[in-house]
Amino acid sequence: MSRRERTERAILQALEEQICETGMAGVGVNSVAKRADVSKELIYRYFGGMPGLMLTWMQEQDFWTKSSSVVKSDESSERPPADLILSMLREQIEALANNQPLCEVRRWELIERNDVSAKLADRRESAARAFIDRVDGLTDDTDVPAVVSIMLAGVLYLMLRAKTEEYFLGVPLRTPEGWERLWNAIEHLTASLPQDLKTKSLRSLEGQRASRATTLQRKPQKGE
Amino acid sequence: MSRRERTERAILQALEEQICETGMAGVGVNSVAKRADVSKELIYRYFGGMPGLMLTWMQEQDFWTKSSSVVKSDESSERPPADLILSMLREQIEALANNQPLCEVRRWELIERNDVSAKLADRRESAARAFIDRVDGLTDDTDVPAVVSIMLAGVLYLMLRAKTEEYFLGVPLRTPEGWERLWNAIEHLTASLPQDLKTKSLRSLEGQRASRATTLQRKPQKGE
DNA sequence: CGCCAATGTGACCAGGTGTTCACATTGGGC
DNA sequence: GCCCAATGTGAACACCTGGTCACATTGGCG
Repeated sequence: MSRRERTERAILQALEEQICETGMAGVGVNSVAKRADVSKELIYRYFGGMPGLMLTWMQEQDFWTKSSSVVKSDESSERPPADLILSMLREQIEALANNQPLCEVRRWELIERNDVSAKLADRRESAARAFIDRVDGLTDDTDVPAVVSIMLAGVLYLMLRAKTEEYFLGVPLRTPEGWERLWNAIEHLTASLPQDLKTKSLRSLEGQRASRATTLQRKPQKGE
Repeated sequence: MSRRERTERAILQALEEQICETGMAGVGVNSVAKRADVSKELIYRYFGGMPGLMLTWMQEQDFWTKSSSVVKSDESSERPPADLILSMLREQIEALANNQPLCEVRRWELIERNDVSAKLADRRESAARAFIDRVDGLTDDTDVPAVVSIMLAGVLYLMLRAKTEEYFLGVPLRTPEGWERLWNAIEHLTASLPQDLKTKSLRSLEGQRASRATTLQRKPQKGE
């Protein structure tokens, strides 16, 4: 391993440590360089600055694709869609629970919008769509993407929330018991999804998305 | 209105504008004072610094209690629990949609943990628990807090996510059509909740929370 | 009027940030 | 050995931050 390669690795690891300890708000050329025990000039010379460093770091991570058995497995069409969705949700929970920098990045994506976060979100969104489209094609006239969105967004929020708050509606977010209750709730909710593999009915394809008259209007706000 | 009162209001409004435009990350004595066209010294003299300013501002806002018809109405026990939950969820969605500073504060609570955010979160959590306890008492052996947690957390995440990303699982987060789909999904999911007012069965009280053997273990991580 | 507290201003400070510079040290090929 | 590029360092830069200070202006009350 060359000398340069060694210091590059030191910088990348320092970045990851910094993200874990202080969140994305605390990362910068100064903090990372000091943690790596290296001159910050090298961050500019080797990575072209913080954005470049972030890019190469997240490229090494390769979150959402790493060890995702559900998303890329092609024997998926054999299993009932509710099963696939449950597996996907469980994978998401465990991926977040075992990867703290991933949690920090996803918190960061809720606030910052720039080239780096956009690239991250785009890759994730396209991967998620590939999954949901395949599952959606298998089921009947329920709006699977919307239903799964609620549940997936729910587990995401609760995982991210666990860092700053201990309870949500009285459910503990930092104990195995609390997550056991939440997981049971998810299974309870997915019970309403179709268990067998029907084909989409004709009326569902044309009318499902606008079937109800309820309207949620988003008022314009200052600063938008 | 006294002179001091006028400048205090100017500072408070400047704070709110700043929160809307830059999010909580962009607020500070300098930016707020400059926006209010006032010397920052006055922020220290009148509010005791940024924390004090934040406190009095959020006290004036009084988010979660303002116009919450579901949470405090006592005719609630007349309606089926699923109905109450749906109303509560809809109130949450509309409260966030029409109040951008509230959105920014809730994003901030996901990242920052300090006296101010703690006070905010505590008041919200206690109000939410009062609601969920009343509803929970009305239903049978389903774990209502956990189920509602998933759905409420889901709409929260999707509302907060709309700022930085346009789609989630292909569902548009910035159009009335997208939120119509999501709302229909919520109604679909709540269909599994009890529609009538049963009393808790005996076995549910003792065994519901640990009935399943599934375990979600949270591995320890560096930095925790 | 005249006084004094209330109100407001600008400057100042120490510390932190990102960025670039000139310079020292190292190490591999001739 | 020697030389030059690669590697690494520390200082300097301009800018911004929160916090405090001394000073100017205002306004109400005796």
